[in-house]
Amino acid sequence: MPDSLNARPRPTIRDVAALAGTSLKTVSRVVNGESGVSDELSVRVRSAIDRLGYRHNLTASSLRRGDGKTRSVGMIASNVANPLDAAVHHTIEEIASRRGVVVLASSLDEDPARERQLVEAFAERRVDGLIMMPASHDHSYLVEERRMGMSIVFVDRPPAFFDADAVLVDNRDGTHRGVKHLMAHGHRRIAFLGDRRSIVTAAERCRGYVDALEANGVFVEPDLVRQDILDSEHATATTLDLLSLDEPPTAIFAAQNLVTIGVVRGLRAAGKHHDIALVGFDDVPMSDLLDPAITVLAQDPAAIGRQAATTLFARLDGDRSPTQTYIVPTAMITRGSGEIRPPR
Amino acid sequence: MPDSLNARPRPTIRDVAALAGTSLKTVSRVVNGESGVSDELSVRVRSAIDRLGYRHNLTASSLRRGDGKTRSVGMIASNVANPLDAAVHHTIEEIASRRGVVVLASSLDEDPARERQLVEAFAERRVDGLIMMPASHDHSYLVEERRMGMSIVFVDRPPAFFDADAVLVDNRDGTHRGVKHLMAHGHRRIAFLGDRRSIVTAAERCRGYVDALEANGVFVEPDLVRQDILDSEHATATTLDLLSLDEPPTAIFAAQNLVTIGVVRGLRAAGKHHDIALVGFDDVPMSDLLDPAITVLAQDPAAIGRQAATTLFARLDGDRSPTQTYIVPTAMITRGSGEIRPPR
DNA sequence: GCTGCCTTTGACAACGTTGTCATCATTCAG
DNA sequence: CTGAATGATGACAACGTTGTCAAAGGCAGC
Repeated sequence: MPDSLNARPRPTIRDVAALAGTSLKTVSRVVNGESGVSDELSVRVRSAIDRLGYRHNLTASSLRRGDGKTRSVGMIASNVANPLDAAVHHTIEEIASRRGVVVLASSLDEDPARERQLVEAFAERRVDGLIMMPASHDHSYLVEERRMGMSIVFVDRPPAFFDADAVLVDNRDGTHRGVKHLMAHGHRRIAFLGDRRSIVTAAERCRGYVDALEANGVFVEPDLVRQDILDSEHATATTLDLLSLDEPPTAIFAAQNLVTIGVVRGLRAAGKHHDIALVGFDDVPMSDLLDPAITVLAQDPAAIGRQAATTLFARLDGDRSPTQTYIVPTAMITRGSGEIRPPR
Repeated sequence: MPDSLNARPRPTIRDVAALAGTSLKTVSRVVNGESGVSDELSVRVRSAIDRLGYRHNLTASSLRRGDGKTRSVGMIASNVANPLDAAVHHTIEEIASRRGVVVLASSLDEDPARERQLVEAFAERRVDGLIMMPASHDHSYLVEERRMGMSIVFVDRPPAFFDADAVLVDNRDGTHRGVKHLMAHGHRRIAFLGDRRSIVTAAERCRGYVDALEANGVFVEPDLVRQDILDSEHATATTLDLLSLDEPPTAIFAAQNLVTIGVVRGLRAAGKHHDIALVGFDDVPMSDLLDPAITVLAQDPAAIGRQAATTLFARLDGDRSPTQTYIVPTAMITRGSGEIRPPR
């Protein structure tokens, strides 16, 4: 590795002071942009900094500083490679970087044990705040963390046994609207395909489905409700199974993007994609180019990220008002698949 | 905000020592899992830690420690919301977390000035290593950083005026294979649509296109080579423009995923999607469900991330061998659009 | 010239931790 | 029974920085 031979320890404020012929404290003042240093001395210090390639050491600084702030926040995502999480992350990071705050980002991959490990790892680094898309179902362990100064905002999924700000999506109402849309196009036999029941948002979407049917006096047929679908392949298989029923559904509500993709594959395989209506929760990239294009309830990741970041930073700035839950609405985008009518 | 009234400062090793009736150093030994503490005392210390909710302070620890390691690495991505970057990030984070290392992730959004700001922000936090997908074209400023102990690995784009490990994709060769594939299906008038020329990978892909044509004795027609395409809409417009030529191309090579999507929209709009062949660089989600499904050169983000992380950690573990460049191959996935033959 | 006030500067301790070294008790070889 | 080696424990300084406070110098008003 090049340069390793000329490896040099990082210069400290002490080296800068020596070169500029002044004291530690004066250099510290210049570095922090404090007033009360004469122009002449300030220039001398700055040129010493440049000559030595000095970099302010924020770990030492935050250790000494009164407020103990590290100018870092943690983000615990369900999976940073998931398009929604990644878009939320991008927005948060942009807002944070405007304030000189860095973002530590990690994925849970739906593992509750990992959630606690990550919180601990972040706590040990003394992050100022935490943005969580949790996997566990009991967040009372966070009480201690917050008491010791960590601000916490939940995103996408609400906190349980713990009172905190939360930025959520209208899962129940959005699904209700989606299913109502299908009913408005004449459907009564509408299947529901959902993610793991243990995920709160998935359960909420299922509730929205039931709400919509019941509000319209339609009996919920257990055979048409399929939950705990783990991935796209599973959704495809489930779709084919539904189509083989004696009385197959005339429409499908897919409660998550990977499920939607799996359903599309299943309908294609059965040659039914022009016959059976489909509405999905979560937008799917390029879904406007499919035939038929897919009608979805789209989330707004930029709005979610913006709300999460501004809420967190307000807390860091000292906002002590009661915790709040923000609901970011989903938008229905009608593209064709949801407007297919049932055979008469 | 709840609990804020009972806010409590974080207990330190000193509080733990007092409660356990021992010295600072002994607590430190227990916290760090060092040997040489009697079982009895060790148990007493651990119970004091639990009782107080003590958390090891890694910022103080890394300040004092000899090696000065912070157990953190920075990732500078072109855009963390880009599917490729997000997948690379996910792999890196997974490997890092197995070593107890956290990842600070930021986006450049193709802004070279931001690149330097981020490097500075990470240097001030004393990250142990850096994984960069750069936007600038001169990385000599990193010499200083590395001399002071920061390991650096480039990903996706090579370093310039700076010698460092790099994990790259076979842009030139991959494109060559893609264009050759089109020629093997009888095409001679093949258009090229590429990203900003200032992006090294985009330039490499264009070179691969020229290589392939020249290797087969086909004249490169300037009118069919369109670069500096900024987004999907621009690609759509360019496609329509190409189709309106007196002698339009019979095949298109789209050098990037957003460009590919734009081209598909353009071909659809002109009703030519079954007549004009298309091969894209980068896989596009759901492209197997389109009609025709799209033939692409797919990158392997997990392999890229794995190589980048293992290379970086090897350096952190003291590997001093000469820097190396790793090329992660792309795989051609033939799905239909690239196998359309020209009219005779 | 003296007093009081303001501005600039620096000495020193402290943040929470760990490396170094000293101390003390215990064990074991001879 | 002595001397050396081993093991457990703790006192203290140091990591790089900033908060506190005091000193030094300049200047206006009397």
